[in-house]
Amino acid sequence: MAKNLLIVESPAKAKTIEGYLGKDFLVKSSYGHIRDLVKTDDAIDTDDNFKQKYEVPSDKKSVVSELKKLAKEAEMVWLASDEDREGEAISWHLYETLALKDDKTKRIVFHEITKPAILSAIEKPRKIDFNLVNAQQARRVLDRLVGFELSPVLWKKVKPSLSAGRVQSVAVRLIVEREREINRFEADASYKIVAQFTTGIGREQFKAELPQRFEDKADAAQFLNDCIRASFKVSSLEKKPAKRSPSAPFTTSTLQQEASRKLGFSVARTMQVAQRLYEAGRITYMRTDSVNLSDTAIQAAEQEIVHAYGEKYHKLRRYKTKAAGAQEAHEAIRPTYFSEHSIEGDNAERRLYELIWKRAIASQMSEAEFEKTTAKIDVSTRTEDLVATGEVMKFDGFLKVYMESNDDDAENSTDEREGDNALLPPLDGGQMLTLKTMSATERFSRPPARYTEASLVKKLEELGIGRPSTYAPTISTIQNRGYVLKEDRDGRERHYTVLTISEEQVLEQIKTETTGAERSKMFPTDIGVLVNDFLVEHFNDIIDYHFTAKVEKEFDEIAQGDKDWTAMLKDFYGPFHDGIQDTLENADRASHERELGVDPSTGKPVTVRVGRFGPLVQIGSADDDEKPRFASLRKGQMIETITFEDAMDLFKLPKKVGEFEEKEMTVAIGRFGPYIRHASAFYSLPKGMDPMEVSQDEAIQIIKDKRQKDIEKVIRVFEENPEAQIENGRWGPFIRLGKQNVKIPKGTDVDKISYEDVLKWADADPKGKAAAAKKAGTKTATKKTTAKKGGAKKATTTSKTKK
DNA sequence: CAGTGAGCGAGCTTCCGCTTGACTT
Repeated sequence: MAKNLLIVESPAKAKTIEGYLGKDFLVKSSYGHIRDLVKTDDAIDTDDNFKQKYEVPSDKKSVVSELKKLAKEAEMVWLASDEDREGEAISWHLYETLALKDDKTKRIVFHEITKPAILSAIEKPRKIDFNLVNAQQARRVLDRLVGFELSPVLWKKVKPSLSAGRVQSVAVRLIVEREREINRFEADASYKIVAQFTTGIGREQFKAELPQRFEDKADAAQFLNDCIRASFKVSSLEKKPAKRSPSAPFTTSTLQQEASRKLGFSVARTMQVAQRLYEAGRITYMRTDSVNLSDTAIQAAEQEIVHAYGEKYHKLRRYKTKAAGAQEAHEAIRPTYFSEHSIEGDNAERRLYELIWKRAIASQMSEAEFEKTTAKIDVSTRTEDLVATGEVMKFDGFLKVYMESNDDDAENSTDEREGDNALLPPLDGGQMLTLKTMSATERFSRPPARYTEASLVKKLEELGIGRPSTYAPTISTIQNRGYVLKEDRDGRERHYTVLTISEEQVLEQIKTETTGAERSKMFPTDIGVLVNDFLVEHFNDIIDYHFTAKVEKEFDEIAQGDKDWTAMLKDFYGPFHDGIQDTLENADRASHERELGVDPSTGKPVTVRVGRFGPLVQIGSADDDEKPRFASLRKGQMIETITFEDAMDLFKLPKKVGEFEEKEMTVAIGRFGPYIRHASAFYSLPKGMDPMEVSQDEAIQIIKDKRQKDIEKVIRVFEENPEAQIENGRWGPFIRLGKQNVKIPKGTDVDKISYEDVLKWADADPKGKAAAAKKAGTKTATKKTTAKKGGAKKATTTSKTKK
């Protein structure tokens, strides 16, 4: 039996550490927290110094009983949970729950998983730091009080099952307020002058711009006009060296941002893949707010850089965390072995690993060096100068492995910043230039960008709200509650004017561009807006961006032993609870009902509001003799912004457009856009076609086209069963077997598939069978899971919606 | 990919932060 039991939080960590320590140590994991507040309302006694009731949740019972047994047998128990507030509390909960003895327990900490770090930690054991534990309790209790008093107010004043909390409500607020900024935004137009020059006949062209813009078209036209007969001369030439430095290695938040931009991963996906890499021993811990690398890591990186790229590419760097409230219990995210430039694994794992490797290696590399050339070009007929810039890389440095991307890159890439890296031909001061082309293009200022999941995480981190372990779950929560949606939206067309010089004349053209198109952006829903406005009105101090920063400061004081945690909570809870009572008693039910106007055909009021099933438009009122008419709002429409015309349009569909094969055709708009319904089939309208304007002939053509395409998709029909056929799908060939779709195993020769193969594969795919059963309408028995929450309730609601 | 939108009323919902599986889909 091992003399020593050492407990850490993560099982993967336990395995690594066990390798560093000898036979005398048994290393086990607590799997995070082992106790939590009971889920009922009596978890905290606010009348008795916020005394808490804890319990071991059912999924932790087996861990706890095993640790208890091992602790009893060991001569010494080493509590090695993380060195931060939560980690200290885990140690304390372990101490209490496992009924450890003071003289048989030691608390140790390390913030990197290396052999020397752990051996030196064992040399310097300490006691549990109760100030830190108290700070954690204050945090835990405050979050419970806020969440469990605020949420019921919403149940009563808005809608059941809603939630509010210190973190999620601010996340929603950020999105709601950003949406309003975008709605309020009015674009300013101005004209940007761009010219192409050469140094002589047959020479390469280069670009120059006018630094200032013209607000009026007439001024821009005048400039072009003045340039028709002007001469152009290089009036000054300046060469300046420039440097660019690498970024710090990844934290959770920067990894999520970069994986979102470069790999298109959601934050949840990034964390799932990173977890697999961590468990495979490929990377260090992925939930961290630290940019710090251990000394051993810094040395290993140096060795690899010198070996792979040479001495001059290496530069030792140490990074400082600037995120508010960082606790730095771990290292930055880095590869465990820098010598592994890439790894085996699935596509996502390989790509994420490569990103982490490059970023960590680059962080220990030298600057990239450039020479930046700026040439001013004198226009003989004007006082303004045109400017041409060029950049030449002199030394690639860290750019050899890694180039960080930027949030703006995804936006209108044709717009700005083009030409920044362009090369200029050799120029001399005073040199005359030949103008090839010149244009003045109308450009518009841009509204603030909508948040992506990753940019929202970035913002939350800047505000010190949430922790690396909660960013991804928070993003999921606000979507699951229906407060926000991650969506694509089509843009709208916009005209802009381009003036060019053509045959010694200024020529004006009107061009069209798409603006405002969004991919995977966070949009608030009407419920999100309603809840947010309610909370802002009644609990502004809790929903304030700086509330977390304020209480964090107090938690720090508690951790330092400078403040009593119950006193802090008392100061907070008194006014907060009064506000809850007052709101419950006096506040009106939240509503955003808005009257848009009067229906011209009936003279009845047209209103929008949030109904039982979401936002809707209503014509007439409930206490009318005649029943009101209802219509749901569509994707992209919100109560706050919908116009009277758009609202009335909702009542024009579905619309009959005629007959085909003796069956009616109806045009409507569904979840996936406008469609024609004919018999029991659906046919999507081609993009850009106005559903209001579809004629009978057009509709028939769409149906015929779709049928033709369906026929073309079929590769082969099986003689044994005409219901079985091989088709070309979006992701390659697959087999359709009646209602079931059957996957073709990788590496199969499609021409050689027999009907027996089809039956065999279909049988081996329980997932496909279940889907087919669902399609056929046969109810799959709803399994009663042993878990108490959610499951059963959800099952009843889904069976209800399924006719 | 449709139609729903009221009310009857008991019992339920909910927080944040630390960790992974064991489950379906």
